[in-house]
Amino acid sequence: MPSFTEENYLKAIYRISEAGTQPVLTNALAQAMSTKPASATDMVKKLAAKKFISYQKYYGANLTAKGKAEALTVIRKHRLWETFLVQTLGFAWDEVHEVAEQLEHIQSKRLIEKLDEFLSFPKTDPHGDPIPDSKGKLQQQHAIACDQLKEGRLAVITAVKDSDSALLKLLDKIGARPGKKIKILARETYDESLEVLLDGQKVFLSKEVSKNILVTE
Amino acid sequence: MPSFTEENYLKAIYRISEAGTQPVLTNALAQAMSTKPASATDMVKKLAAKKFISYQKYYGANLTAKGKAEALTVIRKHRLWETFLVQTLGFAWDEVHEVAEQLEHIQSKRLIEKLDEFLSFPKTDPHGDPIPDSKGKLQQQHAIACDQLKEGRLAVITAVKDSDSALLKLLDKIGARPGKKIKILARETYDESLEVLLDGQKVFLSKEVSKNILVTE
DNA sequence: AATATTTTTTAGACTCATCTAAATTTTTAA
DNA sequence: TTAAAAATTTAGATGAGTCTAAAAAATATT
Repeated sequence: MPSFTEENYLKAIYRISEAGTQPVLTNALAQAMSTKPASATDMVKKLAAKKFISYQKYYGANLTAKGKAEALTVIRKHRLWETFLVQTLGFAWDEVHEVAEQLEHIQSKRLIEKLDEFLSFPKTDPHGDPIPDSKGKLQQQHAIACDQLKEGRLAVITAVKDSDSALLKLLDKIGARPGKKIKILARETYDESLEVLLDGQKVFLSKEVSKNILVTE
Repeated sequence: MPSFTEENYLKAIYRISEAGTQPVLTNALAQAMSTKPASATDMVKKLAAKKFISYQKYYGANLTAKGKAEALTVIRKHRLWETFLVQTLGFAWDEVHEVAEQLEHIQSKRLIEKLDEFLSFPKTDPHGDPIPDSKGKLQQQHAIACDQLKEGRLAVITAVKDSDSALLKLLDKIGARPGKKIKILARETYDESLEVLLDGQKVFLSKEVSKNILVTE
């Protein structure tokens, strides 16, 4: 059983890997964990000793099957708890992240299966991110960032990339939630901002914001 | 903010104090925490430095108002989570303790207030123990152990003292849950076991069991 | 290719919670 | 009331996770 801290490192390694950066470098990991490179090196050695990752000095780290399964379990728990907080307890979607960061470390298979059942086996969390099933299978996202969308194409918002609270508040204000339809009306060449139609409303999105909205055509 | 471990010590000190043993002695505390006396001494010094307890060498420890409030917060969280696990997720009452031991340490005022609201502000947990309100006020229990009850008197089960899983399973089997009516039909002088009427059913209770059933007349 | 820069690792130290073993204080009993 | 027993504390060590500062390796630059 990995410790609280080990779980967080595994999650970070998983996320960096998924973003396409493989192997995971020490500095990137340290930054993701808001810690120093020396600490990341220490932890990476420990995770390698426990067979959660393969690791070569000066080269980087990669998750083993065991490590990936562990990371997916934590992500499953995190996303189920976020769903619970929003759907059942009425939290706003920008308030759930910190609490879920704590809840994801609770050790009880039974708890998480019961919670999953209570929530009627949700496929995605409130930000649209897919929830791994009890076997750790993750539904693949074939989504693109909104700023990649061609003008005039109708698409559906599937998820939000960054879970920064300020971004989520902004998206909430303009009504950009998973499931909503979106169409690009115009693209400003100067700052790459977008004018879009969202639920029948004209809205302006900065490049920063549109990069974080994932859509499927 | 006390650490995970400090919270557990405060809870243990609270429980021992409530049981009438004041001041709380190092050995008793060590035993309650399944640790060594030396460790208890270390922690007790730290808790005193943080003003959660008053402590005198070789004499013992007593909770300060601050420490008591902290202990009651943890107990509140523990009992609300137990209620959630049983009422909402369908856990059996002998399965909830370990999970609640973890959940009670989640730090989020908002979470616990929302949970309280979702559960419709329960007064007691599944074992009948009172849940402190958001200000830390605890409804006093004027209950007596079942083995103290006079023959022929009708009483109502209010709570179960020990939350040992085996005891809870047994009580569940015979239907001895908070709220149920109970009457002593006969007391066996040899082993102090009781023959009682529980929900219209004749049941035999050993002394060990009857000591752990709390009733009010 | 040699040097400068960046990245990564090592070495040594710190805190937290724990332990064992030894010392000290309190309590009990002869 | 003095010796024996029990309870408690201190001293010193350990492992987890972190840090700073310095050394080593990899990468970039001229």
